[in-house]
Amino acid sequence: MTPQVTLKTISKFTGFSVTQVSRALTGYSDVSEETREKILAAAKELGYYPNSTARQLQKQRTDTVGLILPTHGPRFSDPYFSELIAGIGDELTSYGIDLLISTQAPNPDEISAYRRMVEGKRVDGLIVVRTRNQDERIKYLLGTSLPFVAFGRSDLGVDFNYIDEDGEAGINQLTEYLINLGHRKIGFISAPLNLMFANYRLQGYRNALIKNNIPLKQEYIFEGDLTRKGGGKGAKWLLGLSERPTAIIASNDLMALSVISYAQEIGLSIGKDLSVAGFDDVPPSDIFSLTTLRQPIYNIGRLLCSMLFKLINKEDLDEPQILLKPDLIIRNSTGKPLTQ
Amino acid sequence: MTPQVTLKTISKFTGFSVTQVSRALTGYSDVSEETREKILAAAKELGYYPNSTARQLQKQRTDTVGLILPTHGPRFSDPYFSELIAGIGDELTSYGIDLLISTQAPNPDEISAYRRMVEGKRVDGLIVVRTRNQDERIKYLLGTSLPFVAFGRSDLGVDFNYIDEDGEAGINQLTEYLINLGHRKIGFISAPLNLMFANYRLQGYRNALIKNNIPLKQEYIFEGDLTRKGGGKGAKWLLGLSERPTAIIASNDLMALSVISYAQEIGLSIGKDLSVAGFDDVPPSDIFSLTTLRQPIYNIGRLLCSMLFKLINKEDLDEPQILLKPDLIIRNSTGKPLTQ
DNA sequence: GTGAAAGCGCTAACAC
DNA sequence: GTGTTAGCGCTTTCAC
Repeated sequence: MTPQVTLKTISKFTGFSVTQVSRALTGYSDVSEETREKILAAAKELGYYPNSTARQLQKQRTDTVGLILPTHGPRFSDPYFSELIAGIGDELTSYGIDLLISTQAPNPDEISAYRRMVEGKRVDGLIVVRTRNQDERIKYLLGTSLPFVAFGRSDLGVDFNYIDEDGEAGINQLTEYLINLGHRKIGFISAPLNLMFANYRLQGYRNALIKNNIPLKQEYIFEGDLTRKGGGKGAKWLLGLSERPTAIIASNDLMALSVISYAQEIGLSIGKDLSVAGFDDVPPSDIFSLTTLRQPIYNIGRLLCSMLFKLINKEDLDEPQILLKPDLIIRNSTGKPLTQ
Repeated sequence: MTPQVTLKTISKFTGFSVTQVSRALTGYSDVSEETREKILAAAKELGYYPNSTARQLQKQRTDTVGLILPTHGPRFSDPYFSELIAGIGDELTSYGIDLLISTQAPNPDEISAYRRMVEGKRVDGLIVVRTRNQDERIKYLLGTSLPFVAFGRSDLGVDFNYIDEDGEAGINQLTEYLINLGHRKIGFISAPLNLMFANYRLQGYRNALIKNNIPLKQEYIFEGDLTRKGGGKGAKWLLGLSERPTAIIASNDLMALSVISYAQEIGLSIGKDLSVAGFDDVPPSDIFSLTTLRQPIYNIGRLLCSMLFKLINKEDLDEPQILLKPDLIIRNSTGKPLTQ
């Protein structure tokens, strides 16, 4: 273990005070050109690197933002999070800020994980993802003075900064598209309804049916869990109904792909016997020609950080609440129904 | 901004010295039962939360481990990383340790990102993923005294702690399986060959052919980039050859799925006209009945952390180098070749 | 049992 | 320009 090189080391080495060394190294104040050069040279020679913890303590700023991932153990493979983290990370890197990640199942302990980050002053700001109904995390954070941004809206009727995709408009457009193709029996595999986005998406589906005078059938709505398995269950349920749907919309691509798989298994031709659509447009989706709604997750990650960065620096936001319209990507998994 | 509650606050509030408050709160030393209770009560009432930066500075320990993700901009959606981060995060959470993530393209700046974490003393240990040929990161880290573990081996001929999957054995087994089915013309879509694992996997393919007296054809090997697009290019190349392969092995599932897609597009029946296999067993793979090699990425993440945690605490490792054998999962994308 | 004093490595206020 | 002093919030000797 090589002994740490600190300002003190350089101070002793050069004969200048610690203060002066600090000034020279950070570029502040007026330090004579000669001194600066000497100190810089010494720093380089000794291999000085500022201790970020000490700096953090002094500056009361960590140059770190936090993200607590709601994990549920293994098979947490929704590519969604990879993409989001990449976006967040790349943007933060450009500011010289790091990302502190902690994983935590959405249970009563969850808030403690937030407390640890917030009250332990580990981060300058926080990103909340996958907002939920009556989201405790948002309630909690609003009570603190820590800047945060959320990926997702809330039903708390409070004001905070977020980005969200307009799932309602997206699914509405998709449903209308299916209706225009001639579909009347459209099944919907929802995400867990405690997630905010699940409700918006479901609402988009409902609205489209209502607008087109198609009666809502409760049995056409299945609450899935966003996983491959959940999609399979939903498919089995919907395709087992006596009045089998001619089209199925899933709340994310992973479930939609499962539907395709199950449908093919029981001999249905996708895009003909059964239309299938998803949400997200993750990479394997285009491979399987899945009609879906694209959300620019990577860019959302970047955008979240640029908002948060402004909040941390007490700048005003041009748009404190952003709603992005997802793009409908039509591929071959949807088509006209065979039986009208 | 509520003023921070510190030990000093509690000290003033209770009349005890800061030292005694600290002792009572951390459970150290002998503090009379009465004092402890008073202090604990005050801490609770005032809403005290230890400042982790200050603690870090004093203890010279951050309770944080670092991970620098080699990103390449958007579409970084290999579910691989979600799963790995989930495993790492869940394990670290059980130790009360956080994960500091930074993203960085694998370019000359990459080492600076490592330096910032290491020499800025931001982390107690580091996880290196996707090791490369003559990996600069490992060279660098070996020169520091910071504990680290790698996901992947190295060709540097040096000793360090790692976990890796035995890609050579895995692909070897898979290739033998295809050969036993009767395939003689087997194409291989590799990962970028600067990645260590790509070489092992390619070697497994080569060895199997050699052992079975099948001549190696250079044109049967295509170097892909692990993305959907790369897989498509590889498929186009291999299936455009005059002596078209009857089977294609891809170095990861995402590329294998692209092969399936392209093959179907040009009218080939998967598992019959063309056998396709991948590596990883990510979620959508079972949906599409892809024969593949499963690596337990989530558990690898956990294992990496348990090794690292021991290193940080200067405990000995039972197994400083772990090589896991991937499981061959046979599904319907592979079968006997039509033409012998 | 308890408190005073020192120090982790850094920055900032104030002199000169 | 430069050095002295103080302090960020905490833990850890070392006395008593």
